[in-house]
Amino acid sequence: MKAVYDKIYRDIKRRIESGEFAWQEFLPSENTLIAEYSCSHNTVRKALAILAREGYIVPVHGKGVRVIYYPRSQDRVVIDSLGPFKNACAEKGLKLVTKVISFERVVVTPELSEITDFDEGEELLVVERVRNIDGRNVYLTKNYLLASIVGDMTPEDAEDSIYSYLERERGMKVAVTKRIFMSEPVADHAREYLDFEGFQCAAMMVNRVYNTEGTYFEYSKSWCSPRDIAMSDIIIRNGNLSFM
Amino acid sequence: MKAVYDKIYRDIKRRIESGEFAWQEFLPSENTLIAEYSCSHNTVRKALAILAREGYIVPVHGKGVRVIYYPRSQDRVVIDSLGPFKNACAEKGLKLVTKVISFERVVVTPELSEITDFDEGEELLVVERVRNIDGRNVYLTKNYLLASIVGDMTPEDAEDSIYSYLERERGMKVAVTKRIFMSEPVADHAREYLDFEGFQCAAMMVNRVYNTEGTYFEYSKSWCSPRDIAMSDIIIRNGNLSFM
DNA sequence: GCCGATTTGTCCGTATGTATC
DNA sequence: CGATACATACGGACAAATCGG
Repeated sequence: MKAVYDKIYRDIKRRIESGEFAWQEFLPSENTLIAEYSCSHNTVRKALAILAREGYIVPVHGKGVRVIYYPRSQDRVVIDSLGPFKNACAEKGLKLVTKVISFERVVVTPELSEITDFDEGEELLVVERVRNIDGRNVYLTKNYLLASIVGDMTPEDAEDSIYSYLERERGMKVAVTKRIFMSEPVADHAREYLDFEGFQCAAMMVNRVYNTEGTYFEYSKSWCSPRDIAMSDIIIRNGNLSFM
Repeated sequence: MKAVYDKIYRDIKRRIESGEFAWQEFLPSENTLIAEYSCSHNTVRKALAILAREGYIVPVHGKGVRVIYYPRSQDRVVIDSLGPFKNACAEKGLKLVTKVISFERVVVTPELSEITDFDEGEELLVVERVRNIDGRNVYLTKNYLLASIVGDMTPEDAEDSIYSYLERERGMKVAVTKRIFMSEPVADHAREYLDFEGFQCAAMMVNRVYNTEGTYFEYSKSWCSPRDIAMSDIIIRNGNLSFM
């Protein structure tokens, strides 16, 4: 993006991550930032709003803006709010291999509609994949995608990355993902494909995904083997949205 | 709050939840809302920004603002981004009993500092509690709180609610919580207090909490028995922050 | 394919309110 | 009490995407 606020946002983010503005310290005041970046009050605040939303800063009325970014390295692959699974693995230097185990078109039945929220009669593409990290099968996903959105995607496309196919070939981007995460006894079907080492339970995640048109286009269900994968997020209390 | 944008935000939220603006439909245009609420462009947009952040709407450039709120009832207690655990149970009509099983002050050792990020030598209050829902122990939590923040909190205060004590007696509010959620083999310590019914794994959650001063004041670790508890969140892609 | 109307997106300048020190 | 710093709100201008004629 070439927006002014976006440049400022990324620059301040860089300065925080570099340690120039350290954990629990205060940022320069808004007026200082306005002078530094030669822009208006509102534009600085818009940049700060994004940083606040990402858990980098907390504004303190009458005092200043405090840094709460803390550099941390995880021992698991963390599925966070930012990049795709592929990147999370790459960052940790792990070798990721994705294998498609089923790939078929179905029409939504009343039962399937109940689960996925898609309308009865709509055509879906259902893709099941196993993720192998450094030789172990740790992540099983089943995606239900609107056929009208995915077009003529092939299993090879899915093996690489569904989202990058959709963005590259269909000009579609993800806007919002609603996730639910829980621990659950593992179904036999999942056990068949994953390396569970005797565990009974896995983390299960349900995603409902909307694109930038606001169209609900994907329901997915994933199982993660214990110990390997985590999910992170950041909660901002309602009272703390003042920047926006 | 008595802010104009906050009233508008709550009113539109109510109208969405009531079904007046339904899932996948478009809101009235910004200009219409400006007329309806007799306020400025920016004030309407600020209200919409909050709704976007909460996963209620997606703005579509040149077209309108689409509703993605979907009413849903869960079969588990869902720990979401909004209220405390207590409320989540109350909403489902479940009887919640909290029992304090340990309550002691400790000084941060190098090892504890490594885990919690608190400075060595700082004094903490460590509280362990078990949550019983409808007769079953399903949720075990261990909170590490800055002693300087909690003051002279008693086990009775903790049995009710730590956060409402902190707000009521110490005038402190939570601003940001950073969570990590994973599935893990259950430690014997946790098994001792929870009703696991033979399961080996539980969902484990780590929270790091900052107050409205931006002060890091709490590290906590929780174990949830499978089947009973889930965690939800909403991811907004960076490209979709235009409202802010 | 172009034009104009509609709708969202970006940015500015200013004024005022409120909390902190 | 005054200076500083964040918070709210307004009004205006222009850019960019969409849609219908």
